Amino acid sequence: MVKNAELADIFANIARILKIKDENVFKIRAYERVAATLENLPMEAETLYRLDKLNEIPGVGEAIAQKIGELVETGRLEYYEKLKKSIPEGVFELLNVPDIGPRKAKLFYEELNITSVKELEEAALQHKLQNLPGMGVKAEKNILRGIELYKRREQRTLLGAALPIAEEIVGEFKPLGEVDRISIAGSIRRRRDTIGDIDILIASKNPEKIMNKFIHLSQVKEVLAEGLTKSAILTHQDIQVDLRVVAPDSFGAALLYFTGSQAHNVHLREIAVRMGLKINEYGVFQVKDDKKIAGEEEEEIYRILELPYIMPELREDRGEFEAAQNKTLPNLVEISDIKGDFHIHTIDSDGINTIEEMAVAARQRGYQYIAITDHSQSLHIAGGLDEQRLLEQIKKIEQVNQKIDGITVLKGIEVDIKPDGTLDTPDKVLQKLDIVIAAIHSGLRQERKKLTERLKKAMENPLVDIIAHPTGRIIGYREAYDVDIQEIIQIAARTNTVLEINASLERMDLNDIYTRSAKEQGVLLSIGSDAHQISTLDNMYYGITIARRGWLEKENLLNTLPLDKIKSILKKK
DNA sequence: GCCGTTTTCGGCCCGACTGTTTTCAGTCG
Repeated sequence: MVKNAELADIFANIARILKIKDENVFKIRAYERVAATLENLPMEAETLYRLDKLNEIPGVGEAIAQKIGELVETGRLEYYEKLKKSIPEGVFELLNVPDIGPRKAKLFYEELNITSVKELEEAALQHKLQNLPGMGVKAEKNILRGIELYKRREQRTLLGAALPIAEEIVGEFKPLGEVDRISIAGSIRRRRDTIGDIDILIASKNPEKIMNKFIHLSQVKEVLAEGLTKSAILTHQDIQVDLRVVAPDSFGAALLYFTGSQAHNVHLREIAVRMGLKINEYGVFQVKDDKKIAGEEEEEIYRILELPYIMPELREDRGEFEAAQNKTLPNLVEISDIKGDFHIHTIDSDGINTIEEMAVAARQRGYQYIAITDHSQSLHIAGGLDEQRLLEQIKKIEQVNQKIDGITVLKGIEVDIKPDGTLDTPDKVLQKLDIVIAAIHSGLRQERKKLTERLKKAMENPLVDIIAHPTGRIIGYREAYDVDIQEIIQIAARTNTVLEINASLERMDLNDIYTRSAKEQGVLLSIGSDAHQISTLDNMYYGITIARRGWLEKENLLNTLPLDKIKSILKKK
C-alpha cells in the first residue's frame, strides 16, 4: 500500500529538486500543488488508481497520474530516482532553512560542495559564504540566524497551545487608543489543528507606537524583525509571532490576505482577474483605471466577487468556491449549539474529579447532559473498571442524578476493543449502560486489514454507539494507525455507528478531512472532550474547530440534540 | 505539468522586504 503521505513527500521532493535545477516555475508549482492535495485527500490515491479515477484529483493530469501508477505498481519512480541522483539529498534539505531558496542552495552546493545544513553552518561560521557572488556579511549572518530558527522550529505547534497565546497578545493591544481594529489571522484564524506561527493584524494610523509596544511585550524572548508595517518576535515557548499593521481602510483586504490559505487567496485572485479586477492586501482594484473599490471589510470583497462570505475555517480551496457559487456553503455548527459531552473520565479510572464535580462543571457550561465514560478493565494503567466496579459506578451515577438538578448524567463506558475485535466487557454488563463508546488502545501496530476488521467487528456490535478517536493519532508523537478510514466510514454509515471527534488537544481525531468525508457519507458525528478533569471539559471548543473545518452543520452532530432525542438515537439495548 | 465561459495552446496571484546591487535577484507569505 502506497500511502498518500508518501506520494506527497515524493512529489514535494521532486518540486524541490526541480527548483534547484531551475526548471519552469509552473511545472514546479504543479508538483507542489499535487503534493499538498494528496496530503489532504480523504481517499487513498492508490484506491482511486485501482478504480481508474486518478483524474478526479484536482491537479493530477496525465503525467502525474502515470507517476502515481508507477509508484503503486512498482513501489518506486524511475523519474524521481534519476532526479535524486543529480543532486545530493542534503542539498534540497537546505531549502527548509529560512532565507535559503533554490538559488542559494545551488550556489552553496556548486561553489563549496555543501550538502547538509550542518556543513552550511560550519561554512558560515568560518565566513566562507560572505565572498560568494550575491552574498555579503549580512547575508551570511542571516543564514546563521535561519539555521537557528530551523533547528528550533522543526515541528508545528498545537492549536491548543498557540491560540491562548495569540488571544493573550490581542488582549494586551485591545485597550490601546491607537488600535483601530485587531484580529488574529493566519492558520490560527482558520483553526488548523497545528500552526507554524502566530499572525496578528492591527489597523492603526500610528504603527510606531504599536510596534514599540509589541517588541516590549512580556511574552517576548527575542525580537526577530522590526519595521513599521511588519515585526516578528519569538515567545518564551519558541513560537514566532508576526504582527502587521495596516491603514484602517485596508483592514479587510489585509485580513483576507493574511488569513489565507494561500491556495484560497490564489483562487480568489483568479476569480478577480476574470472580472477585470485585481486583489492585493490593500484592497480590490479595477484593472482598467486602478481605482480602489473595496478593502475595509472582508465581506465587501467577497460580495464584489459575487460570492457569499466564506468562513475562515473553510478557506482551504477544498471546494468552498464551488459551494459558494452554488449557494451550498454549510451553515457551520457553533459552540453554543452544544448540549452535552459524550466522553468524560473521572477519578474512578484515570481522571482527577468525581462524577458529581464533573456534572456540576458541565451544568455551569450550559450542558443538558454528559456521559461518564471511564476506561474498561483492559486498561490497567488507567485504572480501568472491571465488571464489579462498573456496576458500582452505575449506582453512583444514579445517586448523582437524584442529588443534582439541571443536568442528566448518562451511564457510559469507554470500552476497550481487544486485538481480536471483541470488547473486554461482556454484553450483559454493557446492556445496563445508556451509552457505549468503544476504542482501541493496544495492538496499534496491527496490519491494515486486521485493524480495519477489528473496528468493523466492534461497530457491528449493536451495543456500541460511538467509536472514540477512530484513527488513534497523537499529533507530533504517533501517526494514525494503519486503518482503512474510508471503509470505517462506510461501515459506520451502514451500522448507524457514530464517529467521535476527540477534542483533546493532541488527538483532534477524527481530523477535519475525515470529518467532512464522514458527513458526506451520511455518518453522524459526536464531539467528546475526553476530559480527565474539570478544566479540560473546555476542550469541547477545539472539537468544534474540527467540526467547522469539516463543514459540519448542527444536525451532523449528536451533541446538538436535546436529551430525549439522544435517547431515541442511541441504539436500543 | 495542468487546464479551459477568451484558449487543446498559452497562460498560470501579488506585493514587500532584504541585501546586494547600479537596476535587481532572491525569498517569503
